[in-house]
Amino acid sequence: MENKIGSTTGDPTWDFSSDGCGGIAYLYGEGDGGGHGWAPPRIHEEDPDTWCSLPPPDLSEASGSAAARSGGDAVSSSSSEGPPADPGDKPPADSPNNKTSKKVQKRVRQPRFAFMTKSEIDHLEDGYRWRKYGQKAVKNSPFPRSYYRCTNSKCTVKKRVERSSDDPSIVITTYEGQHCHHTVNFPRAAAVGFHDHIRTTSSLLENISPPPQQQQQLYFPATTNLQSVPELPTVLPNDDGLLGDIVSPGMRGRR
DNA sequence: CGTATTTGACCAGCGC
DNA sequence: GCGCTGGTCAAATACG
Repeated sequence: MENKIGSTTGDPTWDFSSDGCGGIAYLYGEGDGGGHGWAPPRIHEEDPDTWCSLPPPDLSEASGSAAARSGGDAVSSSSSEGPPADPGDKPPADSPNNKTSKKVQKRVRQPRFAFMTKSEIDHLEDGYRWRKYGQKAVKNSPFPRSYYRCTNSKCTVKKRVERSSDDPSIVITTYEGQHCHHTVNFPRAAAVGFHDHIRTTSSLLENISPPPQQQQQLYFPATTNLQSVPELPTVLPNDDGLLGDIVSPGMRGRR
């Protein structure tokens, strides 16, 4: 099932359960890498059939092309895809069925990427601001799943956060869609950050090759909870280095 | 007061 | 058709 690609002791292990394009690709570390309670995030791309294509590199086209790319079920929707016209832009309450009309629109599934991160904190900081809009108990898991939406009104990105039922210390963060704006706190990340990191993931998925260390570092600043930064012995050499460069000190103390 | 979170209800999709 | 489950809404509440 899983097609392990790269495995170096002590290093993150790339584990692509994919047959080329389809399947789930994982990046995960061995244990917590030394009792720090943290391990490199696992990454997987969900819904291989649907998300085989790489995510749109350009956000200006993300909505449309992503939807189109998403395959047949791409239906224009304001609820999850949201044209630039403000997703929070709720349909006018012109009818009691307002709610219904919103939901009637099929949920559009955008490319999703999940990161499995060993962390005690559920909501991993990634430089964007998220608003929690729901929480659900999920089947086969004692832990609830939380639903977040990017607070940027023009951004339709959502993410789900849940703990692995197998390993409660692992947080599974699933991103859906792509940001159409820069990070709030990561000026630099805005340039090379999350989207690139997604793209990196994608290229990896595409190339099916183990990631160089450099690429790992692309992930972490964007996906790692900053509170755990001090627990990043190798990935982030020093607090005031990469993170200090892109994250305001105040930010680090948050959440 | 503005923003974020909580939480129950509602709805759609899917399997049986 | 029915029940289950996941996903979302939105009012109420909490927080800074």
